[in-house]
Amino acid sequence: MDQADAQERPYRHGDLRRAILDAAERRLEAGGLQSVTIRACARDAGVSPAAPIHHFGGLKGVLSGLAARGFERLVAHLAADAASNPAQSPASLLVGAYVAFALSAPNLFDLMWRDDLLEPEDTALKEARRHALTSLRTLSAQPAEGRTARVQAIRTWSLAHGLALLLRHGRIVTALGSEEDGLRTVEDFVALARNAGFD
Amino acid sequence: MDQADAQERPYRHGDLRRAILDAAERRLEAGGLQSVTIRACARDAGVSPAAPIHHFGGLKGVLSGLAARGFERLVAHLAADAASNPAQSPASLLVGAYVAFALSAPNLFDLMWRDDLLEPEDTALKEARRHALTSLRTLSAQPAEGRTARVQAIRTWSLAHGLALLLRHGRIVTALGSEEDGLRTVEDFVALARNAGFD
DNA sequence: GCTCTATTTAAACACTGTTTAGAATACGCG
DNA sequence: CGCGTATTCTAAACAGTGTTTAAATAGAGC
Repeated sequence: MDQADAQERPYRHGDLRRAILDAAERRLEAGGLQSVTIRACARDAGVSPAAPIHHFGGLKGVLSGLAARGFERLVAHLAADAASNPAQSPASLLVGAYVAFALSAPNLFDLMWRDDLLEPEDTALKEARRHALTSLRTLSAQPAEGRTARVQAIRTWSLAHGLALLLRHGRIVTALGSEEDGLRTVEDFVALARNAGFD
Repeated sequence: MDQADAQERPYRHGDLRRAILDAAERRLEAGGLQSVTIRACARDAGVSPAAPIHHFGGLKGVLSGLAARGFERLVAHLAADAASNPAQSPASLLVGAYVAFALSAPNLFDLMWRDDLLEPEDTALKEARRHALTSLRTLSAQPAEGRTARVQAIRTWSLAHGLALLLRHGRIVTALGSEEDGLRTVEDFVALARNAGFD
């Protein structure tokens, strides 16, 4: 918020890269995607706009760094949630964890799929994305009901992704939710997913 | 692309509202979402930037008009596709038609869910959205396998929405697609969906 | 201590959406 | 027909954005 990091650093910052990334993430959470701009992050860190550009190549570089963080956290969240939350099937486990992650960091989750804002050749982002994909695939790997493992993975991922986005933007609760069946909050839907309600 | 509409209209345009909306849609299809700006659409129509603002209230108003068109077309597409394309179940019918629509107008489909770019109180948009929602619900209405009709509708919509977005952004074909099983192009996935491959 | 390289700044450019004041036109009404 | 009014549109400006350029500064290595 205030530029608390801009104290009396004489000229060099020390670790401007991390400082910019942190400022960007703070802004993303607090003010949404449109509030993370090169100039605002530079102000937060107490440097001129051209300084972050030198480190990241441009706004897309900063956002790609954020998105890479997001994919890394998604992997960690999937593993942790799988270990601690019971679920009735591998598919419902993945759907529940995926949706819970999306709703725990909605702006970051949005950014992760905004290809128009990301650098296609960013190596850290590509690596994190690849890692997340293999994690998703192994979590929904086994074939079921006459479907190949690949089709099953696509089906589960699509279901999780669609449910996450629709819930995150309030489509389902305001359009299809109701007091009946105890489907009032997004948490109710996450619980339903864990309960194999969508398998 | 050139401002063919900017000929010798003396002062009043006649139907600037439609002209701006058409220019915006042409730009959306050709150059993507970021190429439809107030100033560019005004240039295309041969007027000053403040003219479209007078009619639409701002960029969000223009984009909301576009998104409303999108929801209207989605409804029409669902009805037409349901009548002409065979499918094995109501759910697979909806998924196939939904995905086919998203891939036939990808930029418009993206815009329809970009809440940050749309005017929340735009009545035309709200009405078109409501209409599309009831259309979606009636197409996946019947309960199945011990799920209520509402849960079934959420499940089908989520599956369609997620599959559409993942295919539209090239995630599945580049990450999970393979030569085996004939899953090479997006059309293959649409056909698989129609074939109840994801139900 | 001197040089070299990585950082950073300041200023500018070309955009963007939007606001303001005012001009030009069409329309309704006498 | 003529006049006043309301609508439509223009021109100019403001604040903001990402990015580029040239120059200045500071630290690292010899």
